[in-house]
Amino acid sequence: MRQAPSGGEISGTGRDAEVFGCSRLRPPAEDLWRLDALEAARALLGAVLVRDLEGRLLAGRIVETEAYLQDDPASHSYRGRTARNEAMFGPPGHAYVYFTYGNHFCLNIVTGPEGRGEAVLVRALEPLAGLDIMGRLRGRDAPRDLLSGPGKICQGMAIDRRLDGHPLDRPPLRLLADGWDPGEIIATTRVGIRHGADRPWRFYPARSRDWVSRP
DNA sequence: ACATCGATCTACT
DNA sequence: GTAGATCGATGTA
Repeated sequence: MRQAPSGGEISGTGRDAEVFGCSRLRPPAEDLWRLDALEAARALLGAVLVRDLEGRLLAGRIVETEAYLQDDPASHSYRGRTARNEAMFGPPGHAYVYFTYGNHFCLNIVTGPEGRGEAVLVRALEPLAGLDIMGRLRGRDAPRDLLSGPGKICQGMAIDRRLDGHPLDRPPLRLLADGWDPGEIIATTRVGIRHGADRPWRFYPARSRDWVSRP
């Protein structure tokens, strides 16, 4: 039932140049992060995150997202600016990384106008390159279990609060695109929240069902 | 100061 | 399906 990796030809052992030279990966033609979080959450499906880690490249395709708005009781920004959510109010296109449940980090992409406090939570990636390293970081090797959850992504790609506020147009964590078509997009309610639980602001491509945190 | 609980994951029944 | 891990951000006193 496993799918073949969907597009992209990144080498797990490749140098930086190979990301651009041996694949169609490039910075997104449009600045996806300038969209409102609701639109960005859909537009980001199919984009690729590339992590430069000690001379190796890890890459994964975004296949599950959630939108968090400012006027949204589920959002960290709902009660205004704090030390933790500072990056959410910073420039779009930067990372917002936070620590939760005493165990896990979660990666967001800040969207919308600077100062608004919107972001898109990246909930699942389809692994594309560096699966061996991801397996080592995760302590398990099944490809579907490497990046299928927000905490798993951060563990499998070595993302922690040192990357909070990092601009995603440069190493060691970049957001790229290759024109992959997500096709039909499923919208469901968001996972693990109390307030605003009825809002259908979680998105994933129907074809990526095998790679998401939950179908 | 102290209590609560979370945008989760794993292991176990 | 349910519980336990584990800790820092946040709210209340």
